[in-house]
Amino acid sequence: MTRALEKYNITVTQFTVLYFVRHDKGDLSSAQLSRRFSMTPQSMNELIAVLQRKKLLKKAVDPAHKRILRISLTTKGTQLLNDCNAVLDHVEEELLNSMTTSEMEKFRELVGKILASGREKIST
Amino acid sequence: MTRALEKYNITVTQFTVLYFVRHDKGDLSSAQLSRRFSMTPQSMNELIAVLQRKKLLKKAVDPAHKRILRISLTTKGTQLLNDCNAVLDHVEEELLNSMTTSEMEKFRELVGKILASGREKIST
DNA sequence: CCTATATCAGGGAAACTGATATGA
DNA sequence: CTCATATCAGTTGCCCTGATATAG
Repeated sequence: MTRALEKYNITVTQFTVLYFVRHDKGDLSSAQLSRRFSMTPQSMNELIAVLQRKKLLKKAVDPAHKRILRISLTTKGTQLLNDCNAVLDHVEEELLNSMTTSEMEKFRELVGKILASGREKIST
Repeated sequence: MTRALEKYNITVTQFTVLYFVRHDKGDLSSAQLSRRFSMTPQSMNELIAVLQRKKLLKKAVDPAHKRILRISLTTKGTQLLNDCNAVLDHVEEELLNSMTTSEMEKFRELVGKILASGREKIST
């Protein structure tokens, strides 16, 4: 992923933030995002600042709460995210194309089990 | 892993270096290690320096080549690595104990396929 | 007053590039 | 001379803690 995204001058972490922002349709604040990422609000704010400097994200004051800044993708950000997704789909396909469909299903199921164990037991 | 190793004041990267050093029985130089880790020699040297400051690794001039410094574990390093391995075995067991033995076999097989695809296609 | 949000300041761990010195 | 090794110096990206200001 790092290498695939290199040509777009974007890091994996930055890509993931863009992905989350689009998924939640511009309704997220920096503080909300930091919780989704299990990260301090300061760290997330820094990430957002970088993406803002790159003109990929913008902030808008919440009409109902002057303290909250809702984050959304700019046109440039939307375009870049589309491009990155296309490239990453290709990478994923290359990595997974040695598996049959049923193997992929089984794989996702097993990864799901590991994640569930992780959430249960490591959460502290 | 990060959290499990925290109490030993060691990072995941540092643990992995110790693990590699033991595996290769003290025959590795910093330059060799950097290639194993697909990392620049400078970065590896920095890592090694940290572990040396912690008295976990030591360097010894290669008798046949004065420029090469062979790296090995100190007694303290060996002890710490044993402790870390025990803790991590426990973590792994917790993460995997929701799978049956045959599921684990299948999982390792599928991960192997993905890694093989990665080596083939992403290597550039 | 308390809580959530945002942000300034500073720091640590892990990678990088560039420049050098030296032994084989 | 060339190559591999080691290392000094500086930088970047990504996370952290601590301290503040402000809106509800």
